[in-house]
Amino acid sequence: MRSEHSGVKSIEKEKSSSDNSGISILWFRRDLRLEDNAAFYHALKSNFPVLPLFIFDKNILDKLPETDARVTFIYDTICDIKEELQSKGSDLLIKYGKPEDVWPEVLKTYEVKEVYTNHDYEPYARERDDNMVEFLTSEKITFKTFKDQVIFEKGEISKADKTPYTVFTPFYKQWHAKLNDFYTKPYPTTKYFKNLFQTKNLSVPTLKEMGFERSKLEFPKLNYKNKLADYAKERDYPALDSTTHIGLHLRFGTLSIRKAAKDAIDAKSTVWLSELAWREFYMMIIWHFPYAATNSFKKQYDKIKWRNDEKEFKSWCEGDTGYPLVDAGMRQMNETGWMHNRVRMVVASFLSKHLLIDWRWGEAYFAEKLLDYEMASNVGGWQWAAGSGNDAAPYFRVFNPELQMKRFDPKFEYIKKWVPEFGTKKYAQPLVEHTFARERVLKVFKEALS
DNA sequence: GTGCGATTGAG
DNA sequence: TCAATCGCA
Repeated sequence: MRSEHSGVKSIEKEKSSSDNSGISILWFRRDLRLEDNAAFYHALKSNFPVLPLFIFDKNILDKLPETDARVTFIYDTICDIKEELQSKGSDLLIKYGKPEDVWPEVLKTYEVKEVYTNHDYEPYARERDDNMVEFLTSEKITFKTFKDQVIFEKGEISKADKTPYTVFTPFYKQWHAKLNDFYTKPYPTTKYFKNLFQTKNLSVPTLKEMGFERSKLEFPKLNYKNKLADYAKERDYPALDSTTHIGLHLRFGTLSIRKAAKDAIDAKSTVWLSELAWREFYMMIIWHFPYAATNSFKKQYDKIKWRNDEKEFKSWCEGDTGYPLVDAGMRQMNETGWMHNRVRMVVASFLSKHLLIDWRWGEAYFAEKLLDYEMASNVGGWQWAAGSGNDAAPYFRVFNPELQMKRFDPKFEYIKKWVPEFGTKKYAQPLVEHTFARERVLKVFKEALS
């Protein structure tokens, strides 16, 4: 009893001996940049010096294989940020653990008055942040959150009756009409760096200590501007390297969406701009309809009787289906962590319709393999392909993988790059015959939807 | 109510 | 041409 009492006292003493005036914490999550960062800007303008924090979240990391390349990307990005902060006399506080365990620890060490962070619209993130509000409020700490990863969020674009759009085109019309210079203006964070908390020598856990290996995969560089002029004309041809590869950078915030949107407008690349809007459309959808992360957006599609043949799924994963465009795409993703978007549609359609395998299986495989994996867009894209999503292709429109190949890779350049045995006797026989598969899926879907 | 138009098609 | 649906204003 006595020792317990003195223990409490010593913690209080430690607390009051630290900085009396208190600090603000900027909590980085999927906004890993110092420039043009909404929450960081507001934190720097607060009444307290700002200490930035990043948590390697065990709730997320524990589910990933030790070879996960994205952890390497995050790690290197975090170290760059730390170095830059150190050059300003400050530092980055890096923690490894579950946020619910890390935060009480942080509060013991620092006199935290306010916490700043940016909105995150995924189901897990919302639950995490709801718990944070409760915990920080009980500690009399202010939790301030901001829109940062999209131009328009939540209910900002909505129908006249305030309900959310569920179809892209009318959503985009309003999104585009509302977009002006104000919304693409960067947050001038660098002007306020003098308000950073002065500290040094904060430790960094190693990748190994967190159970990860350094990945050898190459991460796409941010040099998309020269692609914008021809994007609309060339984006559908996977043999051309004409897409911008910004997915990874938007996912982790190493590229600001305001900058991307401004560059799209300046380059008059409305097609590319509308792709940015698709990303926001799906983030808006996941916010209003979180069930769609794991269930059909259109509920009657939950009745579909998937075949879910594990052997066929394995063939699809390995790029061994006997359909060249499908196999090329899967092998490209397996080897590089990236797949061309046109091909993503083809492989998704093939899995859900030709093989009648639950789109969630495919979505989970993408989640494991794609460096640029982003839940809202992927779930949206997969449900689009399966026909269960917003604005989806009618179920009776079944992509013909052979025709898609002839149309978008007529010289077999992309195919030959990823499937070198294409055209030889070694190449696999088609896993399923197209016409047969088409009739089968039409029948199964019709039964479920009638 | 009522008209309009609909990402990325195929047989 | 399918084949007639559905979100939206």
